Amino acid sequence: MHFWKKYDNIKNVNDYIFKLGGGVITIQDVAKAAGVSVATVSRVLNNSPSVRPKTVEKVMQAVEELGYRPNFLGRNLRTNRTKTVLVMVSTISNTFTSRVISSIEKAGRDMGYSVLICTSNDDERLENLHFNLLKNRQVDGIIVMSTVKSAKDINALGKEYNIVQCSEYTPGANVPYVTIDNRLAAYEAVSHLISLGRRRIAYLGVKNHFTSSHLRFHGYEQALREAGLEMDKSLIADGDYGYRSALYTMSHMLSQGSMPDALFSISDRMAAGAIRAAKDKGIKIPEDIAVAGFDNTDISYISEPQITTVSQSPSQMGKAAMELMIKRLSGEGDIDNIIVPHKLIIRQSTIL
Amino acid sequence: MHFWKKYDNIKNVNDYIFKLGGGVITIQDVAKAAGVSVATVSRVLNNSPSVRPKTVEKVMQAVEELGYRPNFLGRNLRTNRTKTVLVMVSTISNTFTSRVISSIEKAGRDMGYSVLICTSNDDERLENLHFNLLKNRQVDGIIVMSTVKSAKDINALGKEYNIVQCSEYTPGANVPYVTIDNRLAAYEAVSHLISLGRRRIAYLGVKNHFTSSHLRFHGYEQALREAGLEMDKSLIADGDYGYRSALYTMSHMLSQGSMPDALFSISDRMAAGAIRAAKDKGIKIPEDIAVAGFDNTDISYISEPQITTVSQSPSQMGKAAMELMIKRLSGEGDIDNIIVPHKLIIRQSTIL
DNA sequence: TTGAAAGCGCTAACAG
DNA sequence: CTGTTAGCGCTTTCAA
Repeated sequence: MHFWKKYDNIKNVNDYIFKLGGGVITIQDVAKAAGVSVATVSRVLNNSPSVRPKTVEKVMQAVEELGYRPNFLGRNLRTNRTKTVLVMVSTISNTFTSRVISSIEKAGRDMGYSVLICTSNDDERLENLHFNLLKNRQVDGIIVMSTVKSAKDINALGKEYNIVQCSEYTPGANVPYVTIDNRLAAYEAVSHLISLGRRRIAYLGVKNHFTSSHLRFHGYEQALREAGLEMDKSLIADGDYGYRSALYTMSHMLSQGSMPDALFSISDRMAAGAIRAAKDKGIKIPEDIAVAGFDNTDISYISEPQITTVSQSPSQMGKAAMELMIKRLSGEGDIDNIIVPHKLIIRQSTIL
Repeated sequence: MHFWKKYDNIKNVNDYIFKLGGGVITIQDVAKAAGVSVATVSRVLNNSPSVRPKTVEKVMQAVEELGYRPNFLGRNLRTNRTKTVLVMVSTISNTFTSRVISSIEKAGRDMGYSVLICTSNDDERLENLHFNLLKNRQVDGIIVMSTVKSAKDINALGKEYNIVQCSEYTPGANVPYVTIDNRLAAYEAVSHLISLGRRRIAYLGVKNHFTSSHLRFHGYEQALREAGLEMDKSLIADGDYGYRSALYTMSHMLSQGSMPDALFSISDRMAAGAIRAAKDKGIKIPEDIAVAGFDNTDISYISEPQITTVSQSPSQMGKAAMELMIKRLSGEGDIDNIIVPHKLIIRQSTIL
């Protein structure tokens, strides 16, 4: 067994299998079995049109018989492509994000792409680590769903690599994105509250750098302004998108004596928390306070009362993002941003 | 510019950059700049101990100056490893699953692994597609969170490839898994209901092939049996884990006149749906029906009343799964299954 | 402690 | 339509 000598620092069983060549069929083997050259086998495998049908058949038969599986590692090195796209998110653990990812994955699959997933927790160190995957050529592109990077940094990266922004985006960056019109959506939701005769409309946002946060606040402002309503700072509060944060924040606001007659929250979960806080104080929804949320996630129809909310389609968004990415990867130069439609869904938290 | 001739079938800008060698630094370049051989550079990059500190310094300086990034494609081909693990799930869009994935990703990152994600919708065709990534060497291993494959098939795959099961598992398959004790957890939840003096305990499950479904039902059965309670088939119903299915199923059960005094649901979402159905009929929770759920997801404390539930830790589970996988990948032979602890969390849906 | 050289499996340019 | 051949960038053996 001296022919193993070269490989005696073997670390595990799989190495054995591999090194001995026992179970691994290469394109060479197929070529030999089919009586053609490796080039021809490669052509067949890649659906090159210039192969005689008869030859195709011969090759495919050899492939079948040997149980040949192309080794993508060789292919990747040779083509300098991995057919893999990274999705970078702040956190995967919320319904909307995970649905978008799911849709990205499905769209990718249809085009032969795999999806790598990385969470950044909005930590720049982690983000950089993830961008390295691009620099190391482990992925062909990145779909960014949130980043702490500046427009300048994003731009620089976008020049050299394939980047697409999804849902969140950095304004001013010359990198294509897909999003809803957050400003308009918020404007419509708040206008709906105003149309019900509400005048003291509270805003429950999140203090972060996300574009959606800013735009939704702008929409809120705009709706108030156009209705000739004064903005009352004591009615503006922040949470962290979550139920508990709103429960706390809202209890606080209500016990301060600054009583709103409506609330717009930039997440359903916060809307649910706020409703709970109000109910605990004997405040009636929607009679005393009309509440609107954002995202149309499960919680918006599970909550009591069901919550009026802005619906954005995660599946549409994910699909669009992947399609944008594939356009970029195939070298299309001028790529337009995509604005996905949204819809205000009216439920009992604003109208009985 | 005739030296481009060879590459005139260029498809996009990135190809230009690459082919012209403009922006891509290789290990060769570093070697030249540092005045050493590629082998030495490689050693430095891989922290080989047998390099003079002085040489290390020289090389690292060249790396810095040139902004060199190792190309993982070359490395992957050479080492026949990708440092990537696939997580295969039925669907990513539920809180528990996405939290497990998040934890897998984090644990992987700490060990230098990336995580690829694929959804199967319990469709065998898709599953096979995903397993191909393993056969094509695009990933080093698969963490399976649900599969329709038989123990025999799983076994066969597990012999040749690195597979770990997480949360769900195929009993009888000789492939390591991490899970909670689903039978015991269900047993404890139902016993809790019984200890409250409840006698007509309904069961809300899901008709599928998942091990957890079977085991939880066994736990329910066992608790009834040990308490000397007869099982009433009219109190056993199925949903699809979701809120709406339970809303429907439970309304049906209640209007059939087969009134339970307690309910054990194998998901929080179904528990919430059932509670809603009961409340709509004027039935009081927990006075008339005590309800227990499973998973300790957000909905269990957002629902009114808050739901007694079995808590299993997605982070612990994901971490354990990744650790199991890394053990396998590093060739450890005898790998034990891991049973992660669970806990019954008692809330107002069973005790006021 | 280092360098030379082989070659992982594949694609694609070029020649026939 | 098919074969020959040259690498893609890297790790690792072997020799020095």
